[in-house]
Amino acid sequence: MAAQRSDLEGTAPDLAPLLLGMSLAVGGRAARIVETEAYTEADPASHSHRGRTRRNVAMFGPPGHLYVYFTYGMHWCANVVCGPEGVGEAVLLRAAVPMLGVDEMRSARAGARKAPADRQLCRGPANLCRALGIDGALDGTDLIAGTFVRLSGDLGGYSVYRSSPRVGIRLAAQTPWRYSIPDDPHVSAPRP
DNA sequence: GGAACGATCTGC
DNA sequence: CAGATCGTTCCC
Repeated sequence: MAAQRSDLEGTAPDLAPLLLGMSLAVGGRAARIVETEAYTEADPASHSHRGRTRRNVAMFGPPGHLYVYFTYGMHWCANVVCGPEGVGEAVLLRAAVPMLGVDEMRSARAGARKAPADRQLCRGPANLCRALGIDGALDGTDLIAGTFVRLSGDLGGYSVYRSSPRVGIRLAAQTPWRYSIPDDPHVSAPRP
């Protein structure tokens, strides 16, 4: 049975591995999630660690919504908000397998000099957003009741996953809250 | 008002 | 391993 909003009310470290195997649809494009990272309020690396700001409001909103943020002056990254309303927890979507609308994804990623292979279309959080067409306009979008953007499939579809240290952070760098499907070629670098 | 830096990616 | 590139945050 499909995931309900209440399924996403748990903590990010619990839910991050359960999102593996679910699929995210944006318009006519869809991809199956193979890599995630958890962020909580108590976590110094989390955007929610210093409380609610204009940027992270979606993180503190009800679960089952998107939290999209802009970073490094050029990249968008997308999270699935979890935890109960009022608690700033989310799961960063780091990599996925292109499933539907692959031609659109190739076009969206066409900026690169060398056309990316299909397995790298959604490889890395910023590439994933670029391929699926996710940007700030989708911040706060409902992933459960929504139509244009939707999270589907069952939670916990993968019982075998790997946990490893998260990517690109300084604080709490050793906390093993990155989750990935072992040896899947669509998982981003550095390989866990 | 200003400076520092970032949950990244690419190419050299 | 440096550069791109700009919003967010924090400090003065």
